[in-house]
Amino acid sequence: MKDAGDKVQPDTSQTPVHEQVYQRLRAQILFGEMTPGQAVTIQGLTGTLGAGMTPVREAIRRLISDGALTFQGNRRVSVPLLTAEDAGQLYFARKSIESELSRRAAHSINPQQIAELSRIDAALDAAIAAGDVAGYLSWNYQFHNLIYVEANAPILAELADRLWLRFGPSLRVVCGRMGTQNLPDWHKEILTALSANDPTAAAQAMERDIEQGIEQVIAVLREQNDST
Amino acid sequence: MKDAGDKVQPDTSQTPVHEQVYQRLRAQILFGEMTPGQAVTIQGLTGTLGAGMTPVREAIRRLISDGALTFQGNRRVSVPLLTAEDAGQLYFARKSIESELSRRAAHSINPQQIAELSRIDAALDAAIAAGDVAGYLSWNYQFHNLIYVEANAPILAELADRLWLRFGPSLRVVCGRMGTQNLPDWHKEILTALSANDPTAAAQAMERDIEQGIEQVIAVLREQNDST
DNA sequence: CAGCCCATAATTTGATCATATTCTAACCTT
DNA sequence: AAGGTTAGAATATGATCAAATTATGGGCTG
Repeated sequence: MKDAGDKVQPDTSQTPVHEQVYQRLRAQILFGEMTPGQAVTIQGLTGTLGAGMTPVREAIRRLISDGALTFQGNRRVSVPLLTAEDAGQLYFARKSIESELSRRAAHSINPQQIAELSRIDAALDAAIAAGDVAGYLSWNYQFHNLIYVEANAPILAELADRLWLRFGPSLRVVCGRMGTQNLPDWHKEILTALSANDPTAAAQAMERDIEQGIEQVIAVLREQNDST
Repeated sequence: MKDAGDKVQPDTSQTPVHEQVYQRLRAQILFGEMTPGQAVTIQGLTGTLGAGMTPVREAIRRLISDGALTFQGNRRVSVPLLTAEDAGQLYFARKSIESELSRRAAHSINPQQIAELSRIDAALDAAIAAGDVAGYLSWNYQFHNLIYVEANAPILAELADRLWLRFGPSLRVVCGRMGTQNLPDWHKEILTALSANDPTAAAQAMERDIEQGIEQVIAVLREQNDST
């Protein structure tokens, strides 16, 4: 099945085309189907997605505003290259926002939601064991995102979501270098803290999880700088 | 002088039209020229700004992504109405990000930059004394923004900028209700902390300043809820 | 007989596309 | 190697189609 060139639904469009294009590009960036530094052209996208120029332009503008793409001054658009400095700033922002979301989620979460999180985490572990990078990235995102949704703080959740768009592509690069085996996480600790409705512990475990992820990214960024 | 209907420069366009439209709408939202809840139509904007549909659409998409406008499901776009809950989330986010920016600025700031900040703060005080709401909003934004630029942390500065877009319209409403007289700030304390290169004091003063602003907004929001 | 409600028409607004124009960059010639 | 030229990609416009809100009128009920 050639899903890469799948045309956007022209008829079933309950949702407008520009929204479909946005969601698709967003997923591609988030799960590492686009590599940092890669150029993005409007006309290229209109071809591969089978959409007109206007919807593609709008989707790209939104993604630029999200920080998921960068406008290179001279009309060129590309997937941003993260520097170690950038990663440090992202670390602070993610730590602040996402630990607060975990804190809030620990208050309101119910057993059913915990069960769903556990299911996602199990799928994540399976993906790691199988060396399935795409699966790892997807389940990892879903785990975090579900917690943030359950925190009942839409503004903060949206902020966190945007930060992931900046962070995602680099995480894929990390997996490419180090494989999925060396990516331990603090999800078990997060789950137990949430089950116990312990906001402080949940926030702490989340901070650790984020710290670990960022450290991996920074390590690879340094390695790249050394080799160039 | 009818500046509301000023056409976008067609010829001097070193910067593209969609960028000009974005900047103009951004300023209008930031400085309260649009009131929360107000509807925003594409065709209305093409008329008043004298621009085509495509640039206007792109600018609106960017602003929606910024959180400065909201997409109301059924194709309609409007200036968001802040709830007290929203204001609480904004408070946390702003407190975290902007205090960190102040901390970083305290490290790198130089006397010339301090002088510039003092000049802006003096203009702000003059605006308050004159009851000039537009001037107050503008100078207040410039004061904060300059600190964030000087923190040399572009990602965090951009985050802070976006949060202001959500906060700005409501601040205007506050001024409309309470005037500019009852809006004390912590700018003097921020300035002395920055001059002393004291990151902790700068961060604390900034937190106070933000807290005070948000409290005023929340007070007005409650008042509105009571009256409806 | 008057007032209200629902269905239908008309107008306004949004979404998309095809096309013209402008700017950038690569290529070719000298 | 430098300058001009050409090709291609992005920007911007206006037209066209679709959807939604508002307005209008007829029928029904009290």
